[in-house]
Amino acid sequence: MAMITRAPRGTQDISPAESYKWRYVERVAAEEARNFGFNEIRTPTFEHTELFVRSVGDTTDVVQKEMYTFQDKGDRSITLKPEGTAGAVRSLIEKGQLNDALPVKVYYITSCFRYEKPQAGRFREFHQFGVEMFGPAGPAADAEVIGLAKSILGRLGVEKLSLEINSIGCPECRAVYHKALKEYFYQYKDKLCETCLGRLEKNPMRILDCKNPECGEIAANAPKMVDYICGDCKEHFEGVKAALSAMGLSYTVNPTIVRGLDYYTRTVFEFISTDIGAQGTVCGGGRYDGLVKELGGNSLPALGFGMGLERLISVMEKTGCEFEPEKSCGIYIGSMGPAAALEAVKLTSKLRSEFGVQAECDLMGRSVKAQMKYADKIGARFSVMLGDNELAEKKARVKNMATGEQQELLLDDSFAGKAADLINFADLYEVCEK
RNA sequence: GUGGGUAUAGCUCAGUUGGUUAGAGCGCCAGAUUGUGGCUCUGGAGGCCGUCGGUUCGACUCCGACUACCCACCCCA
Repeated sequence: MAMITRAPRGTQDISPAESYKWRYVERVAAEEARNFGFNEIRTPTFEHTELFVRSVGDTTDVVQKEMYTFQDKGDRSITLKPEGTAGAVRSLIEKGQLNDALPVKVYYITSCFRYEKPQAGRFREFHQFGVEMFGPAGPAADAEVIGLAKSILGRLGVEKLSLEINSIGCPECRAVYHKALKEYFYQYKDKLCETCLGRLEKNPMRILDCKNPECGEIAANAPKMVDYICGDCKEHFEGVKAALSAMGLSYTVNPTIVRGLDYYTRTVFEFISTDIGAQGTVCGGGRYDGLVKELGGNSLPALGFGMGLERLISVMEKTGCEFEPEKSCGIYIGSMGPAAALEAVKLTSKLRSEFGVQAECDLMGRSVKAQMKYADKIGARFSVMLGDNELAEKKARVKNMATGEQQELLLDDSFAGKAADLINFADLYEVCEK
């Protein structure tokens, strides 16, 4: 197929038939975030490249090989956002909004871009729902943020995800731990696999998670973070666990949970699914107490998470979660002949603008039969057919498509209002039936 | 970046050991007498058989390269 009719590698179209699922998920997530006191923030799709280098980290895979970076016509280095946190933090610092009453709480829904090789659950453009909270240093906030994620998942009917948490300590104790890990693994560098040799310098904690059996054996006796974590970090982590338990959230401590973005400190967590392939992390986040200062703001503790919407929807589809359907067409106003067609246009317009009813009329010049088929296909709940007879007698029969019942209405100025009443009544009836 | 699999209609897929005008189901369009949907029946539109090259009298079918998609590693949401 020609290039121009093919979406770029790693991108996806959300078809008209599927988009309601996205609206539903986005609506629920946003509503729940607002229940927790978060407000929406919208930031640019692209930022100065330096922002991501500084926040995500210049040695991370995301920055080193996955960013969509280009020079703009003003010779600025620009990057399409690979994640949502940096832009939000930048904006809040820039506008001085972190001087407001704490905690500052924001959420966003945004596209993210990473130049990766696509596979199940991994795209070059993907969508994240995310939240960020600024101010609280204590563990109750960690539990609150995790609780929000859980709450959103719960409302969507996603129950099977496992919550895995870990503490990667503060920069001080993590440095000590990294050193110990490196020293340990260095003894076995002849036996480690090639990828782990690379990880040895860059991110030794990743070796703990290697799927190669030999590396796994070596990793089994490696130093543990819990033995190196400093007193404050340990106390914080215990506090998080206690708060989660108090909230009734079950979790498992997984020492191999390591966020790949440099800004994380202390608590990190993931909600993981086993239903959607190898890329099972539906939601990932944690604390990033040093980031605000790193980006030029005052020292301010913060935390948040990102939820991958493609993965979330995929889990929902695979596990049979329901997506709330949206109302279909209220009434289809069919017609035959030019005079009736004009009347249909007039009524359709009136129903929409004065009564807020979803109404459609014929635009294809179809036969009566074909118009009825179309009305059925689009799920119209009522239909009415206008012709010379109706115009002459000033009467028209409105048909309930589900029951086949017809009701005759005067075809005068009162028609639109009466038709709207019928539709609204039918809606009410449906709600009561449920 | 490294592997493995796949590529035929809008969708899901058939296509005999290479042999004439490439098929089915679903979907779409139009009909089944006068102005009414769902069921049924009939007809129709729609394919450079992913692209390029090779073998052959002849290629959707065999071979090669490329591309795309899928899956996994890596990494992450």
